[in-house]
Amino acid sequence: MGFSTRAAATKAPVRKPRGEGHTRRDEILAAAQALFLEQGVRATTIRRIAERVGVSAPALYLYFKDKDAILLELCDRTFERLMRRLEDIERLPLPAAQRLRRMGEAYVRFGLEHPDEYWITFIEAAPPEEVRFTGHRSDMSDPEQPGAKGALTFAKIVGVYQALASEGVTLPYPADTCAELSWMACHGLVAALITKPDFPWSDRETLIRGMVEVSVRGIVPTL
Amino acid sequence: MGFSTRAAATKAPVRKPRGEGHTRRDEILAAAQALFLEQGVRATTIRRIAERVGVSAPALYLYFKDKDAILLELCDRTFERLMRRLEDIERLPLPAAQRLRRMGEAYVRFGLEHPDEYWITFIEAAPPEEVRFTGHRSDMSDPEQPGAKGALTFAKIVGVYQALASEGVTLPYPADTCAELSWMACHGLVAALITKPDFPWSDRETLIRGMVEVSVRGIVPTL
DNA sequence: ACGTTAACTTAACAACGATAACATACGAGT
DNA sequence: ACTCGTATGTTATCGTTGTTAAGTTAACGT
Repeated sequence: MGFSTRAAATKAPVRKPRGEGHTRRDEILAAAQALFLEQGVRATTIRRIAERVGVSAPALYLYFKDKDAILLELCDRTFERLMRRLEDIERLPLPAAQRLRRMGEAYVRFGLEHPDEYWITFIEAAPPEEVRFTGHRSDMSDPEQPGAKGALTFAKIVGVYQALASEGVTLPYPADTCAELSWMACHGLVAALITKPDFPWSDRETLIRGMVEVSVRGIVPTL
Repeated sequence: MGFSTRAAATKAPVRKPRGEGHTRRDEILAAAQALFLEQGVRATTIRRIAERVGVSAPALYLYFKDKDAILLELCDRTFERLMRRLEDIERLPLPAAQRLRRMGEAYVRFGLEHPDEYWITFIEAAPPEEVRFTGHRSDMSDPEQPGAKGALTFAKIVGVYQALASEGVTLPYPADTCAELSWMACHGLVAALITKPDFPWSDRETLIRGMVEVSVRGIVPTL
């Protein structure tokens, strides 16, 4: 590994080379995500992320404001993926009842596939004393605000219940109340399996299919 | 509050006096709980708990192995109060279907009345790699093991479903699976209302009664 | 060749959880 | 009444954390 310093252009770098293309920021996110999955969010330190990237710890602060910003960016990316999944189902030419089931199942599976991001987004979404005071008026429509995408996703479920109603099905509650109940039930399943992964729950597949049925027929028994 | 005990007690106590009665340990728990509520679990440090108690930080280690042990004890106490409520309902001479509804409602109301403790117990209760390894042998019956009370509480709901089955009702899943689904749905409601109290949810009473119905008829439609 | 800037470094800070070593007060035994 | 062990503290300290400050190197435009 010669230090030719010049000319050859392909030298072994004493220091990790400058962000080649756009990779450095993504490298950090990838390393962080991997460590979150391996050791859990709480046990993952800035230094260990940096170590895996092959860079010093303060270097991360060139790309992210603080540790939570890394988490937040990860969960925002994951959140968009969830929304895309729901939109895929939204586009399918299915009766509303089937769309409801597919969406519920997709939601639960998504949460279980990305437990850390789910935790951050839907449970630990307590950006402490930040969102709590910035959002005193509910402008849920700003797509740049973290958490706004949650409302958008939620709107998709409301939409299905509205479609259901427009198909002639009588709902026992307003469409948004139905959506809240549906979502809360599925959220309960995901939250439980995530926060107590070692509890001897019943078979996962049974629970998923069971909860989807509960969250649909429990609200509209005729479906 | 005289702790004269001896002679003149001449000097002002440089050190906080000995635990009067049995209070010291409870003082710590009370201070910890208060701080968990005020500033969140993550932001609450051992030092601040000690400061509020009026004692040095290492003193806490005389009563608790580490920070998580304090959290765990608080969880267990909350579990016990909830369990007593469920046992009260268990003793009522009601048809099982009614007991199921009463228990679901009691559970949700308990969570909403004590959001702080519910959060600590059922949500922020980090599985501090203790339950993670104690449970490989399935003796969930040891009442001294931390985390075991959760299983005991859960068993009460299973019991109602078993009673239901013994009344001749056909369950679509084993009794414990039914109980899990029921509990998860109710848990989803409580968790959502607690973690996002400012979200414009539908009317609380409607959601409570709605979710109780969902969690009962969603599983056994004939009830 | 020079200066500017981006990308990264080492050094350091304050605060944290936790441990070790030392100090006091109380109760029992003699 | 004196002593001594133990429960209950304390102060001092360690290693680690998130984060900031200040210095260093490399690349690029001129």
